[in-house]
Amino acid sequence: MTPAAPLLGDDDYASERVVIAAALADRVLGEGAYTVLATLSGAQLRDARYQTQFTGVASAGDTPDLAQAYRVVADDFVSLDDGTGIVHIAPAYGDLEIGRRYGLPTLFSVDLSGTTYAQFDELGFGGMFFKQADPLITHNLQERGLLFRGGRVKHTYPFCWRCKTPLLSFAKPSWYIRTTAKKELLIENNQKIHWVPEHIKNGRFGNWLVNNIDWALSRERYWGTPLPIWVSEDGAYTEVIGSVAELAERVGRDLGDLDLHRPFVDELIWEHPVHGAMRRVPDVADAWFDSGAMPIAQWHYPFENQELFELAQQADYISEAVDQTRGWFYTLHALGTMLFDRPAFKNVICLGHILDSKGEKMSKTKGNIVDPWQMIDEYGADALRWYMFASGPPYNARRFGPEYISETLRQFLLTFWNTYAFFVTYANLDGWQPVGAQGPVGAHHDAPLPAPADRWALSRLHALVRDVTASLDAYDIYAPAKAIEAFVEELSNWYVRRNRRRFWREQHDADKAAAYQTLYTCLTTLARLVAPFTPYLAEEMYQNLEARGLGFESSGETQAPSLTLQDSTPESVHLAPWPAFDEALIDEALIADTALLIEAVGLGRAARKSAGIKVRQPLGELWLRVPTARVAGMRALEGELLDELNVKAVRYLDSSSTLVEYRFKPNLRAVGKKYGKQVPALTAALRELAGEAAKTAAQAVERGQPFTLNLDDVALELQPDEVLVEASSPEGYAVAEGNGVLVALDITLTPELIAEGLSRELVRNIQDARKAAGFEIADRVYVTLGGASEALAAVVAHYGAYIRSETLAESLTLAEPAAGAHTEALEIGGGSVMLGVAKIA
RNA sequence: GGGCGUAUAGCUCAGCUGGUUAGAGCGCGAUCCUGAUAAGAUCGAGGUCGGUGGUUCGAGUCCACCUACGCCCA
Repeated sequence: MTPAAPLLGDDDYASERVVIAAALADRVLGEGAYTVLATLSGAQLRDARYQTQFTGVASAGDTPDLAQAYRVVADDFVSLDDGTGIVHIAPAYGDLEIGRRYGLPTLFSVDLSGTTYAQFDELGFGGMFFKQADPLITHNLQERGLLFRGGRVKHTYPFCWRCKTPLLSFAKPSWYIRTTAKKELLIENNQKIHWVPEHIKNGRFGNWLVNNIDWALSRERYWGTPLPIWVSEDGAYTEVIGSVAELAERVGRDLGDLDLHRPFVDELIWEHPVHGAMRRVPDVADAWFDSGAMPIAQWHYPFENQELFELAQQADYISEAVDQTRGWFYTLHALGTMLFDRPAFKNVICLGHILDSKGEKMSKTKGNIVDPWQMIDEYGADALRWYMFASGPPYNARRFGPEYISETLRQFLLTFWNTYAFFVTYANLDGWQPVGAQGPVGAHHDAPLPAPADRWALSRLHALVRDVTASLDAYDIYAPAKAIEAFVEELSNWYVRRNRRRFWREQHDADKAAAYQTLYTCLTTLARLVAPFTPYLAEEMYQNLEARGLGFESSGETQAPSLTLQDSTPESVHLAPWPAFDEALIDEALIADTALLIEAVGLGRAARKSAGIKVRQPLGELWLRVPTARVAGMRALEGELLDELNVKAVRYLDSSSTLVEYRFKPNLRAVGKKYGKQVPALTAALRELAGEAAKTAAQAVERGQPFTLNLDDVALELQPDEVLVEASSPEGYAVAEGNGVLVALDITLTPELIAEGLSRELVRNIQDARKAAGFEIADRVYVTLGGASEALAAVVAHYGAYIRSETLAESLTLAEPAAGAHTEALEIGGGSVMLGVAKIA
């Protein structure tokens, strides 16, 4: 840029004169390679005029004040980070706003197709794509001696994402909706919306509203909703048409069969008495306007369905991906607020994006698209759906691919289905029918007083219904999915596994009935809970368990629905009421005790593993340490523990037992606030506690009494809930410890225990042989053992009844296999035997 | 350049108002269990909780700054 002469005065100076930011002079011109003629402030340069290199062209019909062009303006967007401190302004091509601020005319050199104007023909670059003109413009400047320096500068530039053509900002007139006039109301109404995740509300969306700009409504497209704006020939009169009837009145004829699209509406022209022909503006509406108008337009409101529309009011819930914050979410909100002074929706979940298996955005050109139909065909729609719900909060980005969907299928759906299949198999076998008002929780039934396991399952179930309901009410979809997964896992791998025998038993007693009723209640309730998540699975279970009557996979004629099908039974789970829960049935202590029991079982297995003793080998006793408050609960459940771990007796590690050492730790949660900086010293003092002092302290804690601890010569009275006491196990035991629980197994093997272990070993081998022989579950058999040692013979003599009942054996004899029997050679109890099983015809 | 978010095991993800040895699933190796199981149990290898600094008796968690990535804008 060469400033106009008057500013610097002396015209005789020989070299080039430039104006440049002082701070950038060295970088641009080179250190010492210039002489400073004058130093000017930015304010002094303001309004200085300069000779332009090229003269811009006014747009058709525009008569700009060219006197305002080609002068210096000052603004704070100019930085000293790079360049020269001088920035060229092109109001027509991206700098409209700043041009307006300083009253600069908007002049053009390139048309809408990106072609330079013919006015530049003489200069050698008229009529070409603007990017092709670049070198010719440089050349022209050089010829005229106006080029100071040529070169390439790397910077960001917009390109068409589809065809990669370089783009150009272009100032042109548009139609706007003055949303800024309703800005406060838009912000106010946003506060009434429940956003998931919450941060969108006052973050991305709230900020957008605070910085609201008018909605640029018009688009120059062939297709779209025509803007209902007619402008007179002289441009002085504008009319916005509100209905076809209004339009018909203007043109003076019936428009009953008018197609409300271009080009048909454009043909509707009428004469204004003063201003001439009224023609529609050529623009169509921003497609987002149609999306935002959906809640209104779907009812053809206000022309029809006024009652329905008022009834519907706001949507309870909408969902789309987060990129719609300024798209659909905004246009719905803007139209709802501007037209009806209310938000268009009450709740919204903003979804994260779905990525490919590697976490990359799916794209057709990259070819990393995962076809949802392939997933559905292979694993089912429910597996796909459950994955979507249970793989993370909906607003997180989510990876999607066959490995994830198949894992969902195996991990959750099949576990659930197998639990259901187990129930149906035995219910059919027993001809079991639900008692009284069957079905989900909330309906009391007349089942006998349930066993602890049943009470546990129902407690867990009711707590699950409570939690899932609360979460879903809060538009949280992920937490309930995980809660259901955890319940199904425990139902399958704890309840069913532990209680299988109750279903197998031959007697139809109250205990068996209770087990059936419990599992049935769990399954029918689960079917309702998962209905919104996995609609097909839920419906299949519901139909079979309730609506259609039991008859799982019965190939022949279906069983009579009999008791299960009641007149009041809804025909689909999706029409059935949501399950209710009964707080009175939730035994939180039992739930906590059972969790501890399951923990202890795991530790017991670990201890066995470390000692190398199979679960099949019975052991004499185990020592158990649980938090003091849980001891009573564990005593009630210890039968389960003994059975699971195959141990004869449990003893509790407490201060009554001898030879036990204690570890003391502060209960930080309780003690932290109270003792503050003393905590480290307190921790150390507790660690030092040993011998009689430790025993006394431990006994106090067990009785729920405080004890005294000296800390730096100050006696502290510690409350029982302020310390954690952990007893160590006696010597010579197999120990496992974790989460405050300790299990120590006495691994002494007596001859009796070994014999009993052998009987179990025999049972297992006979069962295997039955299976290998292809016998049915209910088949009765003869069992023979050939070549048994004396020890094994003694085992058979002592445990014969047990072995026979476990294996459905009519007889168990020490003899060589009968002809035709299935045989297997066994290595057992240190000797070899020939096992024979034969089916009783 | 701005706004908002995300970052924890090889992979996918939990981790409540700050608290005692950071968990689960998948995958890998090993052992066991199993007449409901495309299952289950236990053990093992695998973590400087993106980085730096701060607050605190104590930080994966709170604060500040930084880095990388994503979305929306300019």
